[in-house]
Amino acid sequence: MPVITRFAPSPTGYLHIGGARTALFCWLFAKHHGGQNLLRVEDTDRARSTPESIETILDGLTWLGLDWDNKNYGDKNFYSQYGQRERHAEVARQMVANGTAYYCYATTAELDAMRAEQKEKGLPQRYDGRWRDRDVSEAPKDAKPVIRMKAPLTGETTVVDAVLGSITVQNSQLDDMVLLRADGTPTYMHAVVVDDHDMGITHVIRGDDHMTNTFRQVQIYKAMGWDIPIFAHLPMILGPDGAKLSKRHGAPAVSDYRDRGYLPEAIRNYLLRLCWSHGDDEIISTEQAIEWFDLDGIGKSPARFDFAKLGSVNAHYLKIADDTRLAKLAASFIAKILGADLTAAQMDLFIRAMPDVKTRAQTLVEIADMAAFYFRTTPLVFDEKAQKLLTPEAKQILADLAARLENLPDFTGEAIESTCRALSEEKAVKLGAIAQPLRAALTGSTVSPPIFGVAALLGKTESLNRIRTI
RNA sequence: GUCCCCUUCGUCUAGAGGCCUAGGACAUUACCCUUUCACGGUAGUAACACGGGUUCGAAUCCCGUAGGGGACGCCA
Repeated sequence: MPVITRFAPSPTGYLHIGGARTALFCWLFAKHHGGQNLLRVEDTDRARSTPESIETILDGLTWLGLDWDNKNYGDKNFYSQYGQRERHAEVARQMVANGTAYYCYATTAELDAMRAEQKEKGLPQRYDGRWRDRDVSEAPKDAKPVIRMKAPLTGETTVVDAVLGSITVQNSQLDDMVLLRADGTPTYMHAVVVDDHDMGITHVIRGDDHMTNTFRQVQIYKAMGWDIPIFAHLPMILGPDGAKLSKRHGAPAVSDYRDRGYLPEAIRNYLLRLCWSHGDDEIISTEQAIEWFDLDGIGKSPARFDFAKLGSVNAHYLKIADDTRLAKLAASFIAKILGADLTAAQMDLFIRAMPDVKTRAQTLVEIADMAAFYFRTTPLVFDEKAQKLLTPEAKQILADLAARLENLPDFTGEAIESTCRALSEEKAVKLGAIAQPLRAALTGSTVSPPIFGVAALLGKTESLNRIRTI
């Protein structure tokens, strides 16, 4: 049987990084088995679902390179849960007909009072089944009922989870949950089961905050006589402090990572290694991940998000990334710094500078910060350390240097270096006494890529211009 | 409150009863390389939550304790 997974976000906000991890695992698992990965938007909560949110989530998935195989649902390119509401209602009515569900006329106020009382008495908060065995003839007039599951009162329900193992709960712990709301729309609990069944999902891979819901969902499968899929519940991703990852930690949304200059392949690699492992392997290409990924490698305990490690993973992917691609990606960050877009000539310079720039950076933002000096105009703004370096003596040396560079026939890094070395010997000073002031003059900073290469890239005219306008 | 799950260096993890003097990666410290900063290289610090069992032998199996997380909606 072919593997079919699904990623099922609710469009009530952005794509959470934890959701992205779930999406990645679903995608990898499907790819590994040559199956399909479907996207289902859980938009049954009409009050909170928004089209903007759907856009954001789709954008996030696309940016991460996680595609889905169901792109033809009428006017939509994903499966909309709300669009299936008639089907959900139909199944709920079937369950009433076969005796595994019933109408409940209890009002919200009534239920609130019931829970308050249970809480006060220290009892478990559960629906007490007050309409479970009452006849419909007792129903109040004009009241719109909900449909509730008629859950077994005795015995136990066992879920065999591919990650957590076999877990059993007493049925007495589970109450009669609502399947269909008074307005005829399905609850999440009901809709997931119907949709997973209808879509032929073989493996339900999701966050383990859904673990305890699974018992109730299994009861619906059983009530309808449907095959139960394989469940795999992923441990949560926590913030650096061990609390649930949220806005408070700074970067909960996938878009935050794009904005901070991380590469999608780095995010994929980092997320993959959170709660999943393949021996000692750390740097794992997506191709390799597809080959290796399986449910066996998933760990059981929650993982904390570590920005330092993400940075190092990103630095690795920066190093092996194509320079033109990086320049294009970093260009928007540079434009923000400069207040203007790069010209074609500047873009060309940026690409040639990239090999020396990218090994010094962990993110595209750092690349942009570090490379901005290439594109600035004189007079440069010197930072504090650079100013300190540019003493009268240093300026004199630079003047001498400028005179010699003027006459260089080939303005290459090697030629510039030889010139500097020759000058350092003549003046009996260390190479640093020349190179550092030169760096300050050309970049405005004491930190930069190798300075002779920088000078060569800047070209003779611009280099001399910068030296002479200090 | 009730139920469910989890627990190896600071962090992510390897570990399937003897291969463990507990390995790798990030972070951190020192040194090397070096025109700066990085990269790279070498070395170091650092963990089996606790208490009982089972066993010739436990990080690994069992029980308990503690700590953490999750679920208990006409939210998803």
